[in-house]
Amino acid sequence: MAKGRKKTQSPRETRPRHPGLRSRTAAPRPKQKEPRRQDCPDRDCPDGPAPCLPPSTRQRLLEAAGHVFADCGLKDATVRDICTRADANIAAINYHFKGKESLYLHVVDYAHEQMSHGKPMVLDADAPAIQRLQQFIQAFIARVLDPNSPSWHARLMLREMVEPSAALDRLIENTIRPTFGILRGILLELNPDLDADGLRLCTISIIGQCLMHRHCEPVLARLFPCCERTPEELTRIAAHVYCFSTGGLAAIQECRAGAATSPSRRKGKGGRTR
Amino acid sequence: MAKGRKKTQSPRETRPRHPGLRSRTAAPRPKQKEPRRQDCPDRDCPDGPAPCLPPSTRQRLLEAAGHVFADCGLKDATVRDICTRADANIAAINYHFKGKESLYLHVVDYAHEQMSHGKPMVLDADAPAIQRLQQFIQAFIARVLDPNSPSWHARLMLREMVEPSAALDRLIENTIRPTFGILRGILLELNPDLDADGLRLCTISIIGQCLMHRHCEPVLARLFPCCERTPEELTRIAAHVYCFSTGGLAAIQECRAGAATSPSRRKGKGGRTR
DNA sequence: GAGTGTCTAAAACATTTGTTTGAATGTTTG
DNA sequence: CAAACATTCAAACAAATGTTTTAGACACTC
Repeated sequence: MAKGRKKTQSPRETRPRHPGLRSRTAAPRPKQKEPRRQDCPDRDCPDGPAPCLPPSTRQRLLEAAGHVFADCGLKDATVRDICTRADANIAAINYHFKGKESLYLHVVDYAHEQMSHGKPMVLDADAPAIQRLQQFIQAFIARVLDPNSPSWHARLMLREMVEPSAALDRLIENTIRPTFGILRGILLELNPDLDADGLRLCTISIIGQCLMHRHCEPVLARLFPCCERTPEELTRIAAHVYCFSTGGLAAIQECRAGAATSPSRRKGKGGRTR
Repeated sequence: MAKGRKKTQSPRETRPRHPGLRSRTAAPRPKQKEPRRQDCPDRDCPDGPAPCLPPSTRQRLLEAAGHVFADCGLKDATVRDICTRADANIAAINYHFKGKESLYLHVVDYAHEQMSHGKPMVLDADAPAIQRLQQFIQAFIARVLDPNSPSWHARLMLREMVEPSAALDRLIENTIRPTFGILRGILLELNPDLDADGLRLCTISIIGQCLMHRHCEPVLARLFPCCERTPEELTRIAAHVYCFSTGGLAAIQECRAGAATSPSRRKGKGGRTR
């Protein structure tokens, strides 16, 4: 079935690529002990932001691999599937990259590079904190639940968060830690007297609300089958998370303040919900 | 190399391996044209809560498979690994169950059965809603972040939530939907005028805060390396989620109430955070 | 004690999958 | 043009893995 990608080979393979005679000449290439592939053609653009001239095949491999890795994960993705989608030969991955694992790392970098060209998390750095919080939540929801399907970047990242691989560390430093840092700065400005624990837990509470919609999408789709992932729904989610979070932050602030004087006050606070 | 598990060798003699009479009573089946293995021995206890007398090997397979599936997922788990941990032969899985996939389904049921013997989500059904919310969050955090390592049940469930398989549907009906239902009931009692959307989003916000700590554990462990998963930490998390959520619920109630009159009121509400 | 049903051990089998290989083709360069 | 380099191709290879098979052990029944 992998024979699908026939169209590309227009030039050469119209001609019968002469069969046979494969291993028969044992010593065809005298010199060149190193397998030619040894010096990976991408050595000149390993991780730098350099332009990294994109030969068509290499680019297609990255893009196809992004989709497949995002859908299946590093382990379950098959190089055959990737190559099929990229209209490339099986050997292309081992030629352009060093192998599947290395391709994965390149895809992670590629995804980060692409995402960094997107909208920033906070549009207006000078706005008051409460407004930047709203912007952050909106941007985060949009990035994570991006309605347009080719958003494999976010899916790849989220998969990596749940099932880490060798790429997690660079992903954290590249993307996740800065994102948490932005939110942390906003929260600290909102509640200057929050201690480290409170800051951490509030950050997690806000991010967690957003990620739930992504991580548990299969479950939520079954529990609430009526709710498509429409743009309106995303707006509704963002508005809800913002509102819920501002209330939560206020409660945390009061809890913390009250905890010093009387631990029982928290119960009273909760009661105000009714 | 997979021959590693040699110790298994003397299985029968070390363990007195039970004398007998396991399903012998099953004498009911006189004939048996089918290859003996064909009719899986578990046909008499497929999914019912029946006692399902547990022959040592079968039980060990279920337990080992639970761990391995929880760690690796259905796809990446290998029957060889499971059998090694269960001190069983490779063929045992195909004998006792029909194969890997079927074993997985049995493990999911087994996990649900075990969890249902655990603490209920709400200890005191007659308590006021706000108190039941606290109980729910505590129980949920405990169940999801259970500190004692043999908590493969929760890990298996969470894995299934992120990467669904054929078992997701029964998992949803068995466990997830009832859990959401309990929380929904509590929230509805707290905010009787919440509409369906608000109810759904608040439920997701609360569950999402809790699940974040599990789903993103690898990331959080790197971002906040100081925070072990100690019992005290779990208590802290539960208290935080409860406090944050009560505040969030209150804010949502006010937002909803205000939205009908003036949409701009929300901004004012958020402002009170400072 | 032979027979039967239940269970396990070890090897074999079939399939999938990442990687390698040897050659052909295309492009550039002297 | 010829040599060198870069890229692609089809086939083969090697390892992992789910499943099946065959043989045998054990406990109980008749």
